[in-house]
Amino acid sequence: MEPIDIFKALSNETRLNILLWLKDPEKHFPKQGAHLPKEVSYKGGVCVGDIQEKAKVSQSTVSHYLNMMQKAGLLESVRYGQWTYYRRNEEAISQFAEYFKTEI
Amino acid sequence: MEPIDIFKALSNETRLNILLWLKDPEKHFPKQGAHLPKEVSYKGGVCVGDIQEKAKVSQSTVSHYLNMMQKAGLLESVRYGQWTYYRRNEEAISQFAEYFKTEI
DNA sequence: TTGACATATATAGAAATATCGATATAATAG
DNA sequence: CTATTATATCGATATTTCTATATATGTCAA
Repeated sequence: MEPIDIFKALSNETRLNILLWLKDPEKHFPKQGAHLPKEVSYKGGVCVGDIQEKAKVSQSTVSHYLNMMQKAGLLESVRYGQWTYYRRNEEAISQFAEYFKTEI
Repeated sequence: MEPIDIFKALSNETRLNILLWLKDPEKHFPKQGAHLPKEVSYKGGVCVGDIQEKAKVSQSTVSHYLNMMQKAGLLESVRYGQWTYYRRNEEAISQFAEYFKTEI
């Protein structure tokens, strides 16, 4: 876990918003999950296209952002067929919160 | 308190180090405090010149960094004569740690 | 006041990052 | 196989950040 990478990932408003939206996918991505059986969809996260639509940046930009956030450890992804679902890596996030509280 | 500004301030290794060094000034700036009476020096923080020497960047860069970190709320400064002493703004920092834990 | 030193600000070139359109890849449907 | 859809990657350009030099401001001491 590289603190600098995490801080960089969070120092952009769109990326920070994505992380916050993913705290409550049902609320922020209401029409998502059309592709897949219900029991899979939210648990697996939100697909790139839905995030892009909400974030209002180009598809390539959102893909880049998600990749960056995943590399930083904030997100994790699962692929179902042609869709990649991103969700928060809660363990890494709360681990980092703890690091911040004690070490920073 | 603007989270984005705080994340930006912390997304540079030198700036992050400065914040960490200032957790224990006696340890990281052993020869500091030559200018002033003991009871004032550490309580008031560490002067720009000492931070510059440790950080090994130019004087203008360190001044710029410290200003940025102060604007983000991470540091506060006191001026004694011609010296400006910077120290951590512990209240803001732990407030932000709490924000991170609960909101991010 | 003058000169020496500490810090701040202005500016500018270099480096890094952001962001888009285009293209590539991969999965699925027909 | 071919067409379609979702996502990833590439290449180019725009923007931001980094960091230095130069300059200005403020303080102290003689």
